[in-house]
Amino acid sequence: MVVADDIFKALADPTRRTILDELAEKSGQTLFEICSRLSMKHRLGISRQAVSQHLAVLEAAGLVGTRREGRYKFHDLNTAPLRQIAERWLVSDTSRPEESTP
Amino acid sequence: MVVADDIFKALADPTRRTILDELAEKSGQTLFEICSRLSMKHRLGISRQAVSQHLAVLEAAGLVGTRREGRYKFHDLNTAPLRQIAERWLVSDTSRPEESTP
DNA sequence: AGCATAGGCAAGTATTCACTTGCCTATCAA
DNA sequence: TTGATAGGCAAGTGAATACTTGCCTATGCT
Repeated sequence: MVVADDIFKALADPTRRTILDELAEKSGQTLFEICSRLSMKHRLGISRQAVSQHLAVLEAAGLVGTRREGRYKFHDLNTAPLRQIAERWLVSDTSRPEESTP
Repeated sequence: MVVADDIFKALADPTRRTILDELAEKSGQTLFEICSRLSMKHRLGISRQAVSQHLAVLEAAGLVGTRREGRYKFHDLNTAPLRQIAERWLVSDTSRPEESTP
């Protein structure tokens, strides 16, 4: 089962957050597509296996969903887990900025 | 300067998240008060120094503010940094649950 | 002054974790 | 069937980090 700890741990790494950024920009990317984007756009010298392991962590946290088609495996961002985590401390907070004070 | 990396790294540890929970429940706690709460309520066998180091990480991330009064140092939760981080991937997301579709 | 309380500093340890290296499987095209 | 592409598995390495231990400073009470 996916718990909050998996989500926070997954978000702790900057490379994984960049991967989420890329998937937010373009969903359904393959491992190799993500690799080349990290290399080209973000100048990240990182091996394919490293990216694969990052994707496994993100998938275990429920932040990324995958679907197989032939020899391709497509990755999609799943923002559902993100909605809960920040609200954990925001709900009981009274110093929140007002929407519009009439 | 406090960057997103500091915030995510700070949130990655379960003990630090518990500390934030405690500060959300009762603000202005001292180091010793937090220590005893972690020990009593959460059964966390952890040293005072460990808690002190966790508080330093949270303070560096801007998630906790402190104020000195005599020999006491009070700690307060600051939720401001939390508002930005989750929205990083939520803003460009169209699968968000609708408020009310007219 | 003397002692207890609240907290800080710094070095050492042990675990976690990101990344690499090497090899293996599966799908598709020629 | 051979080769190329897309991906997976697993052991090993090095760095980051959570935690401890020991000692030190500052404030307040009696």
